[in-house]
Amino acid sequence: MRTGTSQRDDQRQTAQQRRKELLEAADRVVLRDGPEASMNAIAAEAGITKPILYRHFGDKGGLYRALAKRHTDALLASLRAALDAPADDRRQRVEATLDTYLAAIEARPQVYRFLMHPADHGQQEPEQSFDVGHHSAPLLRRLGEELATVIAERVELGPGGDEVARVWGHGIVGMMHAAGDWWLRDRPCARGQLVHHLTDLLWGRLSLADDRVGAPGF
Amino acid sequence: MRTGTSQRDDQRQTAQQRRKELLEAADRVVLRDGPEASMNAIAAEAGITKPILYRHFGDKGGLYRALAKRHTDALLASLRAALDAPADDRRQRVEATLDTYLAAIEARPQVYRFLMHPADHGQQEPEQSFDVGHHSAPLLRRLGEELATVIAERVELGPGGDEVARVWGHGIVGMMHAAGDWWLRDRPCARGQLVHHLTDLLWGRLSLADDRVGAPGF
DNA sequence: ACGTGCTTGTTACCTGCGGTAACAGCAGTC
DNA sequence: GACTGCTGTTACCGCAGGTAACAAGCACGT
Repeated sequence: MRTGTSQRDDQRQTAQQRRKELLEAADRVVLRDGPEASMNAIAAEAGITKPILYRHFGDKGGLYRALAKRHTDALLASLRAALDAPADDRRQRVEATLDTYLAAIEARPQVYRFLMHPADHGQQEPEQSFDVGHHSAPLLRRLGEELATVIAERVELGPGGDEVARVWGHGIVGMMHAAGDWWLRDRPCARGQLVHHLTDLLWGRLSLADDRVGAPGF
Repeated sequence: MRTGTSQRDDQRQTAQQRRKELLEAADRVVLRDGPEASMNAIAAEAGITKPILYRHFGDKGGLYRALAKRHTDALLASLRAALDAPADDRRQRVEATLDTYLAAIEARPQVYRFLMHPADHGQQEPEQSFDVGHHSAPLLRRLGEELATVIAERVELGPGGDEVARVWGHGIVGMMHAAGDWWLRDRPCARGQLVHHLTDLLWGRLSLADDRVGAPGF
């Protein structure tokens, strides 16, 4: 015999557990087959059939969003740690954060690919039926907003600083992302080199360099 | 009656023309319905049926790549023009280029969305079946490479400058893209403001700002 | 003991997509 | 007139996402 609500609690608990198991199975499949993995394949990996997946996650977008959230949270946590770690100066802090991101995508490129691939994942809000934008991976937006608040909190930017911080947050994240994506594919140099060059860019080295002789001005 | 090769020439000409018409129809549909437009819908818009599309473009990826190429070329040309326009100094040149890009995505957000949406478009090379990366829109890579060569050609970066230029090219393009994407959606400020803030970032203002009082260091 | 309610699981189906035969008509060429 | 090469069609395949409709197990109230 059991106390009043214990059955529902138990059910809810096992439901949560089931959900976790399903997510892990989905994870395995997605990491093996890429983001185009079919619901059938995922269900088979979990040892069940499609409708159960749909009962738990609504639709494919729901599943993928749940999946993405876990990885996003993990990545975000490690980035925050890098951002909060003791550092001698700002440049060192920025380098550490960039390096943490790049190390993460280097270590688990398939996770990275899944997170960045905006292919559907559903998630469109019903507002403005045709929309615009909606392209950027949710991860990128989240990272941008996150960095924006950190900058706004910690850096003195004068009046209108919040707006500047938001622009910079999204801009820096985009820089990191695009450079990382390109680097991951072409591997033109060591990670440390990439970090160094990017930080140089943020530190204004472009504005300090001379024009090349014989070239049209830049 | 016609001269020797005139028939083939004629056919080729009308085929090219047909292709152009089909592309224009596809353009209309994609801009109306978004990148998920079905081949049936496109065929219907063109007043024909599916197999003809497939004869002309092979598969959906082929059609989309042909479509993307036109818009990409156009955007690239206008960016090159901005980059080559007379300017007083480097900062002005960078601002003009950023502004040109942002004006373009502001003016035709649906085109922009289509170009950036990496959702398939086919185009995967047969190499490395599961790959990695492959996410970034072709447009972004192309812009990054393009900017890289311009920087390498025109800016004196010392030994290893080519590597630096490539990193910067992709980094700057990524910054522009992410900030533009966010701005296009949220419209937090005027275009000129965004350009100004981004250029400040590239000019190293982040490295010059003070820590905020009472905040952990940054 | 018996039905009730809830969850888990199934099979079997619908719709719509990308993609592909297979065939019909209609130039111009030999 | 037969042949070729194009444009166009209808009708289909396979597979994806998604959804009934129904069966079984388990804890409850009576």
